[in-house]
Parts: sequence; structure tokens; C-alpha cells
Amino acid sequence: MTPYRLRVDQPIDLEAALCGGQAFRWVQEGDGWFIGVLDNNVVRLRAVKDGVEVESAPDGPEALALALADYLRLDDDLPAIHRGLSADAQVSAAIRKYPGLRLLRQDPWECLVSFICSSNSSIRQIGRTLERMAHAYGESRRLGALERHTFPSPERLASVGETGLRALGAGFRAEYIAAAAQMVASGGLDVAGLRLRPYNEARAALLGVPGVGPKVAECVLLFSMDKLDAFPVDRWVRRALEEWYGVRRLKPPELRAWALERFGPYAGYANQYLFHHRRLAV
DNA sequence: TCCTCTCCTTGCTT
DNA sequence: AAAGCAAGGAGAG
Repeated sequence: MTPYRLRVDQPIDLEAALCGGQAFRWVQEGDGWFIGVLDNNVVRLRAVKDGVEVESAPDGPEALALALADYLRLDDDLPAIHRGLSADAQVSAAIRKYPGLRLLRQDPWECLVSFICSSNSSIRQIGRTLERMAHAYGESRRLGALERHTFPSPERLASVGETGLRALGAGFRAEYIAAAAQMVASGGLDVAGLRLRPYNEARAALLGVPGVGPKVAECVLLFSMDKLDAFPVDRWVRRALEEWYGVRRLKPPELRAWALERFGPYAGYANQYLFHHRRLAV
């Protein structure tokens, strides 16, 4: 079959965006293809000259194009954002090196679980744990010979419980995930709805979830809730801030204030460039 | 109230 | 082979 071609007039680096520590379930085939699960579909993507080639099932790629454009945040004018951040030498260098690195607009529930899993773990390990959850408790979807699984619902993970999650290798995060699933399944937390709430309110709600501290909350806000001024500080960003800016021992609220002052309303984009650049700088 | 320290799963690396 | 490290958070003191 010939893939559908989604026209894109924005810079886009699929590897940096999909496999750079925002999302964890994309797998890279050879020759530029990426396979993942999006909107209940197995999706296969490849960047071409003026856009992205798309295959998907069970819905065809035409039907999925809108969801894909949403996921890739093609509504962000990246060149304009770059211009706004270009005054900073370090961010500017990172932009020159990874000009197509974009933020994603992920599903809030999967994003929440992903970053609960991220604590004291590694990108590869997070992906393995999430993939085991999906394989064990998600629904099968096929694209030709490819099989992937949807991410399990809050109801499903709530019924799996801590013991079942530990069996999947989630470790000490198992009880947090189980509790989070319980909160969402019972209606105590409307994760999807938080995208429409203001930053402060959404952040406070996330901090009420077990396993969610300041860093994880910022990640979920940035990668799934349209809060582009969120500023998660992990080990790599901390190193970048210390080595490149001389910023040390600031508490999370002070760090974000510093970032907003320095980078402005797209501080979250600056954050992702710094993270990516510092992490891949040997 | 705020700060600091330790512990927590797993698995790869040195 | 023991220790360090990985997109941190909770609880104790």
C-alpha cells in the first residue's frame, strides 16, 4: 500500500520528538520509520521532504491525520518560537543542532503514568515497563503484520492493582500507579479535563496524585496539558542549569520563576532543548 | 514550616 | 564484582 502523505510546513525531527524522553512507546524501525499507538490505532510514520508519510489501522491515515497533527503540535509555529528563544546562547545552540525537536501533545492519562514510572528510572526502562503494561492489559491493534496494544484505561489498571503492576516490573512505583488509576477511575481526578484548567489549578491537582512531585507534575503539564511554560527540572536539566548558567540550589518554584524570567512563555520549549542537548552531549 | 537524608525496584554500565 | 546511575517522590527526623 502507498502511505498517506500529511503535508507539514514545519520543521520536524521524528526521532528527537518521539524517542527523546517525552513519549516512551515509539519504536524505530530501520530506514526512518517509527511505529507507535495513537488514538486507538497502530501508526507508522516516516518523515519525507514536505511532510510525513502515515500508515495506520484500524482507521486509515486520512481519518487519523487530524489526531496526528494534534499530537505533533503542528499548530505550534516552531520557527517563531525559535526566534523568541534565540537570544539565549545555549538554547540557540541546541536549536541549531536539533531544529526539528518539537513538543508533543500526549494523552494525559498515559502521560501521567509514564512520568510516575520515570522516577529514578531511565528512558529505556520506562518504555519497557509501559510496553509490558500495554501488552498485558491493553487492547490489541494490528497494522498488517504489526501488532501493538493500546495503553490500558484507568479502570483496567485500577483492577490490576499494585501486585499486578509489580509483577510487570514497575517496582516501588506500582502502588503509585495503582492509586492514581483508582483516583481517575473513581472520578476523583479528571486528568483529561485538566488540560482546560489554568496552570496553577492543574498543577495542584497533579500534586495530589501519589508518586507525583514537582518534577513529574511539570512533565505532565508540559507534554500533555498545553502548559508550554512548565519547566521540569530533572538531573540533565539541573546539570545544564549548573554548568551553563551557574544556577544552583534553587527550589522548584524558584527554578520555574527563573526560567520564566529568562525564557518567557515558551520556557517549556527551552527546557526540552536544554534537556535533549545536555543529555546527548556525551 | 522547611530542610536534609534515606530508602525504594529494576537493570544496565563501569 | 561492587558501585554507580537512570526525565524523583515519600517519609522520617
